[in-house]
Amino acid sequence: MLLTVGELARRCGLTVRALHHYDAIGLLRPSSRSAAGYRLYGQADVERLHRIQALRQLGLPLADIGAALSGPQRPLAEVVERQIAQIDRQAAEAARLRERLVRLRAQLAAGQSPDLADWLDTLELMTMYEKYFTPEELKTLPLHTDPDVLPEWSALVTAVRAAMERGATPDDPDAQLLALRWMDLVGRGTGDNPAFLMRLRAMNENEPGLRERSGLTPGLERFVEQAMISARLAIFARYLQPHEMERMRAHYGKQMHAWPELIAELRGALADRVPANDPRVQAMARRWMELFRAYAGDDPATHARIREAYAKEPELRSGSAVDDALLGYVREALASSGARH
Amino acid sequence: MLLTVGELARRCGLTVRALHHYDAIGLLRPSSRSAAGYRLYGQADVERLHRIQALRQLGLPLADIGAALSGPQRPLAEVVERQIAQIDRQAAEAARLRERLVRLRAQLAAGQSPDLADWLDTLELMTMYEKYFTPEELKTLPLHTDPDVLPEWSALVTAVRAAMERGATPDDPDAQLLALRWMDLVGRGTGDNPAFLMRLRAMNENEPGLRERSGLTPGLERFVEQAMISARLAIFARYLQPHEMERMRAHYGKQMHAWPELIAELRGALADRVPANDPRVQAMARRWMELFRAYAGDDPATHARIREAYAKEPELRSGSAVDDALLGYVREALASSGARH
DNA sequence: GCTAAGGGCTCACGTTACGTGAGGGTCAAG
DNA sequence: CTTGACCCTCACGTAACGTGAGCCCTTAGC
Repeated sequence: MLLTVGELARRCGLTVRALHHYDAIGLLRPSSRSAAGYRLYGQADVERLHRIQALRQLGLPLADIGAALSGPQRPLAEVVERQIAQIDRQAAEAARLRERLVRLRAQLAAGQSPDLADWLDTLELMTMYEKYFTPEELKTLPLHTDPDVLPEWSALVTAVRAAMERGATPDDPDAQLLALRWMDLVGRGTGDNPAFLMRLRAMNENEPGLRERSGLTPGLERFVEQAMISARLAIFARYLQPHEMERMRAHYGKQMHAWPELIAELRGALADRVPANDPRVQAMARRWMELFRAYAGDDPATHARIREAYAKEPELRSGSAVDDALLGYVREALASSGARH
Repeated sequence: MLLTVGELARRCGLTVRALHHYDAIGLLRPSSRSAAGYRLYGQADVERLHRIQALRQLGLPLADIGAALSGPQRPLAEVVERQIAQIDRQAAEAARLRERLVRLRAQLAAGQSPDLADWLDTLELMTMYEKYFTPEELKTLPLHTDPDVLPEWSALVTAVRAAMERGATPDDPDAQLLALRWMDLVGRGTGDNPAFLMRLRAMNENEPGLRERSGLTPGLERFVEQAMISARLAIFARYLQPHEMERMRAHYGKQMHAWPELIAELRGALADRVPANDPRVQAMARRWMELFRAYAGDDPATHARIREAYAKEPELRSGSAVDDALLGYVREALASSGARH
């Protein structure tokens, strides 16, 4: 059973214009059109709309919703679960605000004038009730697709800080464990979307105040980064030979900040169904090989061993937003451009 | 104790930019500035901000909030009371949505696929939870300052329709009672703001579909209007002489649709602190006298009797948004223009 | 078959409520 | 005196649609 745009709008309490807009920005495209060109929405579309609305009600901008929905999808059951948690949390905020208002009412009824702090406290609670995430939370972390990640994130930051304070080095095993957990959390928190990762970095560079409040100080970030490199090199060491490991140690972390942007671009092209033989995609794939060769060298045998490590050790890719589809895309682009790989 | 804009923003969870914006549009002006030009907000400002936020959370646009707050103010206790009612209503919506989501979750957990209607129902409940008023409610009636008015309004429309169906005429006492209640409700619903009344009329003229759904058919509106005229003439009859009543009967209702616009303009000028001797205000005042004389004639004795009736019978002014301050303003403008009154 | 009403299409300008950045002044602590 | 945080005004830009125009499509009733 397919719905026209007006029917869907009516049924959901949205407007036709909003649905047009979602189509125009690629957020929710109807799965088919009638012979007359009418948009026709089916069950899968409605399910996707449910995801969209759930994220919208968290306060996420549409562009971010699109980004979040471009990665691997969580089961709908999880989406629904999180909505229930959201409602429960908002019920708690509502109870607090209500209590506050009842108190205010009592004061006013008794002919007392509430003081400034009373009004300000009330206003604050009103704002908290209105928005699921504070502007700060929305900005501190683009980790909105899973609100459960926030407390986990804080706990991890605390754990990393504690490790630093007791003098741990990035090579310590527990530091490495923390780093792996960090990457896993980043992956989960960003829906495996590198655009969010880039934004996190930009935010950290530009806003010292927010940086301090989130706990993501440059020192902590560097520490985690080094620990992550160290952890991954330890994994590679199980696959590579000593002279190969020497090169890895020298080069592995050198251009790691260039990867997220490239990955984001490639994922965009893949999502836009740009053919792998498109010159732009080919250029990106070549750039990919440059970055790869910067730490892997040119020996095909080394490449094969590294690939084996990547295939067998999920932790090497955790948080990097590189999946098999993307790898296939890069391979196809390279094959069509005649580049060696 | 005065707050700077940043302090207020932080305390309330708003942004400095929003407060700048509210200042710029005249919605919330700081009661003072420091010598350096810093905005300084005091208790009265914060109380006003509370009113603004309460209305904002009903979904009212800022322009409408400004209009609503330009009239006589309801006690803060009533504002708070209505907020409590809002929270309670939203709690009911939350419970419905939660129940729906729990059911959906159970289906998904059991490996069943919810059907299209399930998803659509859920999406509808999500929208209802998100917004206090539906777009239709917001548009049907600009009676947002008191959500309790909506059900009362519906009941009144029903009562008027019933009276019409049993053949009542506008001169029947019960029809007149309904009309007086109508005007009272319009006054309360619009915060005694004629701009809303004008919008109600425009909406009724332009949107037949909405008209039908709201029950405000042209026939019903005419009936109420005639009943209101009849009710008011009955009140005037207690103060005027027979020949004066003859004139009133002939002319009283003739230009009654011109009054709301004039009143709105005068109230705007008064709110903007335009001096009463300003030529524009004087022109408005003269227009006021024209309209007045159209039903009252030129006899000062008649005028005095009509004024006495207005002073003693609140029902003659109910819903008209004319208060003592406005009358004083008009009088002052007339005095400064040397016009007879 | 025709007509009318309701619904659809695309296009494009406009609105609302700020967000963001620029350039410069103010305030308080070290 | 310097520095960092905060304030000012100005002004362009943004996100998420709202609104209207001109035209096509669908369906029910005559």
